[in-house]
Amino acid sequence: MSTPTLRDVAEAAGVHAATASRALNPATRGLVNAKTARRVMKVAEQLGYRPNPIARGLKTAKSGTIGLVIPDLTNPLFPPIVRGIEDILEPAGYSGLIVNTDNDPHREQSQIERLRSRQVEGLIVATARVHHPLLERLHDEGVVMVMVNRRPEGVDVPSITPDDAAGIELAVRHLADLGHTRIAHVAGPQSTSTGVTRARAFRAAIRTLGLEDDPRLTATAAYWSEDAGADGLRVLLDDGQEFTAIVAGNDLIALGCYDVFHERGITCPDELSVVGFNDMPFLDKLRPPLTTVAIPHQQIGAEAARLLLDAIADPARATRSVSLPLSLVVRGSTARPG
Amino acid sequence: MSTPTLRDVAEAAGVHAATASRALNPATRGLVNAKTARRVMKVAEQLGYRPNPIARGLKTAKSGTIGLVIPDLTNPLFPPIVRGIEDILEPAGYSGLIVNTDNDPHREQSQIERLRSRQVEGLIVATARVHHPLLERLHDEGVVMVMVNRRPEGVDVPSITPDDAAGIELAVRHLADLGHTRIAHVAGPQSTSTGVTRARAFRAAIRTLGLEDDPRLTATAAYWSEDAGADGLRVLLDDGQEFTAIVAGNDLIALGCYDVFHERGITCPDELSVVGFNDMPFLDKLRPPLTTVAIPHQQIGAEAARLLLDAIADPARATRSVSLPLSLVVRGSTARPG
DNA sequence: CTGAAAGCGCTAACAA
DNA sequence: TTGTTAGCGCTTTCAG
Repeated sequence: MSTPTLRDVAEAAGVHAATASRALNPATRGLVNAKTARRVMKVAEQLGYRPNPIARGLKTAKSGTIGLVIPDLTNPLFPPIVRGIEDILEPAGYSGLIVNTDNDPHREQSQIERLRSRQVEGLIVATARVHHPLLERLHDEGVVMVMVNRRPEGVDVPSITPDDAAGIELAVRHLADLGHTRIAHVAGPQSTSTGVTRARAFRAAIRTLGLEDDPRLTATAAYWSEDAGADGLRVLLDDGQEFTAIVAGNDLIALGCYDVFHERGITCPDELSVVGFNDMPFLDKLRPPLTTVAIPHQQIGAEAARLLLDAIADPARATRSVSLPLSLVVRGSTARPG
Repeated sequence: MSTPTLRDVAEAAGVHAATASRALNPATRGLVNAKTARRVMKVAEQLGYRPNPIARGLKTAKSGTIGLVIPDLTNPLFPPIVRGIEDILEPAGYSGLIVNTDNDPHREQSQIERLRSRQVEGLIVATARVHHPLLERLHDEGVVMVMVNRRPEGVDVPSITPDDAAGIELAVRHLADLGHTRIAHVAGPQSTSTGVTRARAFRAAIRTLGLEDDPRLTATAAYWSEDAGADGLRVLLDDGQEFTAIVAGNDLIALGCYDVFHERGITCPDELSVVGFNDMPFLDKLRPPLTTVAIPHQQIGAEAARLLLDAIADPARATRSVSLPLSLVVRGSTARPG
């Protein structure tokens, strides 16, 4: 009474199971008499036959699944990435298995173990640690994978990253165009590659545009968080630095700046402009709405999925990495210097 | 050179594959000599044996996967729910397969089809449509499922819902305690069960607290969106109604109210207090930070997963539904009437 | 307590 | 073009 099997279809159509298999699989359908094929397909339809990918997988050693390793789905960064991935996997007949690592190496290891035992054909890894022995080991073991948001260090693995440097330049140029000349940077933690890249890009952009390249105009936040961002700005302010605009390492840090504005009675953008980075949801609801650099998260996910699918199809192919262009979303937190 | 199989372990341990199987499975380990079992387990460990759930699934007709049907992962409502689900599934040895339906019935049907062909053992459905013939059919076919966020209509399926009525009462009572007597409601669309439930609960709470129960103090938003919310409030205002506080149908609608405040120069909370519903991320970053009713999304997901696991374990068990308590998060958008 | 044998549903040689 | 055979990795009777 349960769901019909291939054999049921074959019997009902009066052919052998193997023939039915060939007729039902688009890839092998050519090997079979067109009329027979049609008949088999019709019978399958009538019986409501649904192929069992588990059985197929057992035979072909392909599970049709891939693993998505992320720190925490609850972080607004990841849902669009996951969505982008799924949108590509689905039409390709693949399904994604998500695991959350909470940035705990131990958990990450066991979760990846789980994925591998589930026979995933590849991994999309979006966790943040810079040095990553586990991934190196996996790569050595021949596990197909793609890295997201982070260029791997020392491992020869394809990666999809936003073009952070170009994004920072966009932000600085916008501020310069507005007339700002002394621009500060509240950088993200320098233990993260993103933090380093953006800080470096900031200085480069400042120089490119011929603005004042003063190292005292950069403060570093200890974490990618609002509190750390607020602390960073406070340091700059208490230091007596003069500046009329801030490029924040990311949106959370920018939010921290907002807190300081509030606490010290600074009006934004009249006295101080700020640009964030990421374009998290609901930034347009802030007062003032935050100008920020938007990362195409969904495309990043989609591109990662494409790369992985390619790598699965042809593991020998040279690893290729992609850096995606960013865009500036101008809202209310930036204006000409007052 | 690929991953070792059960047979490899058995050979290395000098036992039959069947014995190795029994030794490795905690449930059947008792059937085997403790010493043999230990030996097998040690060998398995050494070889880095990882059981292949696909093969097991083929035999036992259990895939160890369950399907999560949601409209769109990108909607901030869902990630915490998914996270809550995964947190329960994982220790139980299950994995979740997520599909996005975009609220398109056609897509939903094909996605569920996909899930079923992947042999999921059950479904957690979080899509919104009220009348849902597809789900009824599935239920009739014996597909085990649990509904999230919505009490099913006409189908005998377990569900997990937030206790909306209690949440609304929390909001109204808070406002009443602050001294408000004329409280308005910008309700959500009355085509959704949530919209109806909350609107009804609002009137009930007003009466319970002995406040002015004036039907003209309720406006309805056509959608769960900021624009619709703004329109709702404008209607109330243009109507010349007198009120000092608003209970919004959800946070987005409350955000729409903020827009109207801005556009008409109304100061919040001095002239008008607002309470939202949902506690979306970053509401604390608004000016003023929004007071709202928090839904325990993660617990809802967790509870749904538990219910589903129970139902899988014992399909005969009576369907039980759960309504989870909400809490009020008081922030800056509510104050005594000015 | 352990081994032998069969089979889950499907596909891939190989033969006819 | 179709059927036969075998087997993917595992579990589960059934004997021993």
